[in-house]
Amino acid sequence: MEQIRLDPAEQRSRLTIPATEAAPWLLGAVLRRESEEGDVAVRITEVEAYLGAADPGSHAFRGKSARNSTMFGPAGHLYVYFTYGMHYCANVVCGEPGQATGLLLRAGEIVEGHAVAGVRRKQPKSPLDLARGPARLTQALGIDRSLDGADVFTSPLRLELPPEPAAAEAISCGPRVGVSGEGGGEAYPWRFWLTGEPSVSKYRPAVQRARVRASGATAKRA
DNA sequence: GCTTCGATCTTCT
DNA sequence: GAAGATCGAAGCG
Repeated sequence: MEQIRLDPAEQRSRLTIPATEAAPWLLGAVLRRESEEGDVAVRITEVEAYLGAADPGSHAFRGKSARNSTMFGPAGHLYVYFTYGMHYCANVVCGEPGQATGLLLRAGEIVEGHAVAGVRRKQPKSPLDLARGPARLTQALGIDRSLDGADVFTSPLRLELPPEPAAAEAISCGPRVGVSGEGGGEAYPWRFWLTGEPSVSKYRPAVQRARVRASGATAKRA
């Protein structure tokens, strides 16, 4: 299969721009994870932009910390964080070092390694569910904190950007998912996806879950 | 179908 | 001590 490939340095330069502008490059790009179990490759169909210190929804909003330090580094590295006690999510760092902008990988379509991804994901009902959702995508690729800071253009990761960014008419945008408070919802339509892709995650508005916890305090565990 | 809720633990206040 | 860039199962209509 013949295709034009940009060298890593050139690909990295494509990402050294604000995340919202880098999004068309990442949509349709293929991220490959090499491992002994077998390679898994995902065609990215949905991303979300996080714009660093100026973005209330970003982990970088409150400044640099041990967790998010990768975000403050150069473009083309993977920022992996652990959340909700059981899930990993991955961002591709964009922009200049120190800006802490990045693109959260929200969903993709498995293009290679369905079997390996299926085992990691415990055989979901539909193949579309293999990488639909940020935590599912990282699970299908076998990404965890050990890959935080990894260069996406160097083994065991191989990111292949398309020769051209996705056309504007092929991209839809909307409010970010799961981000509550002033940084979420309609104020920041920084979620981008390829129009009509079935692998795009379903939109669920950010929900406030203060309920019992707020009043009961210690009623958490019976 | 759609909505609600529990699981589980790191990170930050 | 509380919240969180989530997921999947259970409950309900």
